[in-house]
Amino acid sequence: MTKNIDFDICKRCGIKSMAAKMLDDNELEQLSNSCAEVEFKKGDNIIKQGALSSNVIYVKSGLVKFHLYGPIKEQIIRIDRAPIFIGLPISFNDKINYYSATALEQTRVCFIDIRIFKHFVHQNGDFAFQIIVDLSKNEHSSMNKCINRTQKNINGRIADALLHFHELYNKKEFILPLSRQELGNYTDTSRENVSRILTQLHQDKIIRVSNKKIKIVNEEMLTLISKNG
Amino acid sequence: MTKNIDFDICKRCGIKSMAAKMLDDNELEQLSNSCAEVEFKKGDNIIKQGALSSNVIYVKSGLVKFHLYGPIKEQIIRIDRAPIFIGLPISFNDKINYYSATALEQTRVCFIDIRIFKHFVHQNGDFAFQIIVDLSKNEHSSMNKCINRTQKNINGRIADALLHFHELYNKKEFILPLSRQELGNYTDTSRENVSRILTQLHQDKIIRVSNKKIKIVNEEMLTLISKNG
DNA sequence: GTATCTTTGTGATATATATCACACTTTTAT
DNA sequence: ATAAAAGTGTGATATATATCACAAAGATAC
Repeated sequence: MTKNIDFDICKRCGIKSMAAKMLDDNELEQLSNSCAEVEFKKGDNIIKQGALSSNVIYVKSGLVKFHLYGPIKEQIIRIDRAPIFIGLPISFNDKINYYSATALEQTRVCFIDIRIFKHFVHQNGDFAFQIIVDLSKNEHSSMNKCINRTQKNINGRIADALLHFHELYNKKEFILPLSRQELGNYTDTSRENVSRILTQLHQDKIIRVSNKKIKIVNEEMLTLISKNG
Repeated sequence: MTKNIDFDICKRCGIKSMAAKMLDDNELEQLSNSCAEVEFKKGDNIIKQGALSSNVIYVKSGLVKFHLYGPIKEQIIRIDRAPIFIGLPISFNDKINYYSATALEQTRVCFIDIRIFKHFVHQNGDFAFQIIVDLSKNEHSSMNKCINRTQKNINGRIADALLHFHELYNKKEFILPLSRQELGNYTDTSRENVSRILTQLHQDKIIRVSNKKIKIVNEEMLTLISKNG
């Protein structure tokens, strides 16, 4: 991870965040100077729970899993696709990462020095506004996820997860980027139950499962299960 | 709810939010002009899930419960004391409240026109920064709450709740501001189980329960239960 | 290509929690 | 003060989910 030497790199960046779009040429040049682009392979750790954080991370491409050790066990809290920020709330409140982020496929990110980021927030209200919008969106979706986790039964939670992957890949057929155990950590159940429910859904011809390959056959039914368990 | 006619009211306000402290005299005057102070009694609805939101609400004093109808049932997501904002993430992302807020005791709030609030965010980076800090703090604590909810067993969750009230009141003895049913909605269990566990804790001399009056007798033990269930 | 390690599927069983039923107590309304 | 309503406690039972056990299948290493 080396700093950019090209001061125009951020200005020319085609996948700017909404926030970065609010920066003027001078600010973009400053950003280029405090930002480093890094490539992660599938399985690579991007940030690690417990480590000191000195960067905000902007994910330009790829798929990322957010996870942490809870009071009892490992939990996957979120899986999302670029473009997203990693660690915004950490940077503005904590010094230490309270979750990890791991690449689930080839992923390209920019590490942005937290100081320049905070500087922009203070300096440029429009930039700050976009950050606020981003944090607000996340708050809403995390709350929904949390309530679904606590109120729905396993069938509903697994249906939710499958529909989420459907969205992420924008395809009815995809390779599950998680093991059964991890899918359990994501849906708050055991790997055994994940297996059982996937085979059940397969037998009911709602999905087609073959190892990690999954095809959604009856989306309406899956949506129904997501709602009613 | 009438608008303030005294343009200095916000300037003189002794319990300004961190964000409001970043406003200059001119901005505080604008704020006074777009802000109305309202008093709520115990049980009063402050904002209602599903309603259109056109204000950010700053709670100057009192205790507020945040709750919503999930996919299956009513859920209390958070109970907190002034000074707090209500509806920040709603204002910056949604038009419609995705949760309700209800006063659990006499509560004084300021309704702030969302337009002036957004104006300040764009205009004043320091103000925006404080809002970001606030949202970030909430993100962290919501995530913790969510993970505790999904990973801890009922005993742990109820111990957590009792310790939270201990903090809110800053006293070992307090009047529970919720019914058993509501405490169940807060800890994701049934009113019957809440009853059972409270009597168990009472019998074990960890707490003393008499109707809604609760005294924490053995805080160490309660903390242990919160950790280990 | 064979051996070893990891992941997965599935039945049997254990456990935690939800639900049901009903008596009892407290609060509210008149 | 009395009646009605709402809230609460507790045993019995049902249910969902976790855990255990083990075989089969896939992946990885040498």
